[in-house]
Amino acid sequence: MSRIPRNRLGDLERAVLEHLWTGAAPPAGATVRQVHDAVGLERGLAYTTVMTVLDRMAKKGLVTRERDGRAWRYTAAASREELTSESLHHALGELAGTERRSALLHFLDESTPEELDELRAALAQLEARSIGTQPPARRPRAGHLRRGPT
Amino acid sequence: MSRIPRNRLGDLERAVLEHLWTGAAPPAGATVRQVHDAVGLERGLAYTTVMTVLDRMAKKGLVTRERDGRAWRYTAAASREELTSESLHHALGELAGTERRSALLHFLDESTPEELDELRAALAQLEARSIGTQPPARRPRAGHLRRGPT
DNA sequence: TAGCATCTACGACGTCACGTAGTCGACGCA
DNA sequence: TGCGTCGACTACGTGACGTCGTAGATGCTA
Repeated sequence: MSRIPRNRLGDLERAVLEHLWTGAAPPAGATVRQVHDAVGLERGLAYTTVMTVLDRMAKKGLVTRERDGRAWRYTAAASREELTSESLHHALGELAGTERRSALLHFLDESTPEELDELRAALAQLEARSIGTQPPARRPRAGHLRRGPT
Repeated sequence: MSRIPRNRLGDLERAVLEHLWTGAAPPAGATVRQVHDAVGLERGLAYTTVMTVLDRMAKKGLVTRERDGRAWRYTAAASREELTSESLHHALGELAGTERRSALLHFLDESTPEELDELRAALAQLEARSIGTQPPARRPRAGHLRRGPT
C-alpha cells in the first residue's frame, strides 16, 4: 500500500512534479525520456536517475503511471493545488482550536495584501458556490491523499 | 551559521517543542533534565539522547538557550503559532497567483465548518485591528524565521 | 539475422537528518 | 576524596533522496 505522500519532497522530485504539472508534459502523461529531456538533461542527470525517481514517486503515490507500449507514461497524482492544500491542512491539523485561531492570525498578519485579497476572494467564491447547496451535515475532509488506516 | 529551520521536524524534536510550549516547562526555560523527565522518561530515552536533540535544535535555531549555572535553559525559539504560520506561508509561497487562489479554494473546500469560522474570525480580527492603523505602504513578511542570504 | 537503440527492473552507494546512546572531563557538594 | 550532575563529542543505525550502473527484454534496421 502506498505510503503517506510525505510533505517533504526532494528537489528533484519537486522538479519532476513541476514538469508534470506544466503544460509542457503531454496530457496523456510523460515518459521517462520526456521527463529526462525536460528536467534531467539540464542538470546533467543520467536517464536512469530520472527513471528511478519516477519509479519511487509512483510507489509513494505521488504520480500514477500507465503502460504505453513498452514504456510507462507518468502523470502527477495530485495537482499542485491539491498538494498545497494538503500541506496547509497538515500544518494546521496539529493545532487545537485556540492555537489554530492564533496561528491563522499570525499567518494573515504576515500575508501580503495580495494574499489577503486572494483569500477573501476564495472564501467568497466558496460561499457563493455553497448557496443552494444545502451543506451536508458534516463533510469529512476529502481523502484523495489521505493516509490509509494506520 | 544556523541552518534554515526545516519545516519537517522529527518526532522527538516535535515532542520536545511541545513540551517547551506547554505551561509545564518553566517560563525561564527548561533544563535538559526537565525535558528529559517530561518527554524522555516516558519514552525510555537516555538523558543524553534528549540532550543531543536539544543541542541540535539549538544549532538549528529551533530553540534558544541560556546558561543557568552549569546547565543550559532551553526555550522554544518560536511559538507553535509562529511555526505553523511559517509552514503555511512556506506551502503557499511556491505558488504563483492563479495557482494560489486555486489552492486556497481547495483548502477551504476541504475545511470543516469550524475551521472556516476560525478563518473568518481571524480575518475579521485582523481587519478590525488594522482600522486606524494606516497600513504601511507594504510590509514585507515578518522575518523572524527567515533564512539568511544565499 | 546481427546490431544497435530503447526501456524497465534491480541493486548500489553516498549524504543527510534524526533517534539513540556511550564516554569523558569539569564541577560542586558531602 | 568520592559520587552525582552536566555538557561536549563521537558514534551507530535507519530511512529518504539523489545518482547511477548493469542486466534483460524488445523493437527497428542494415
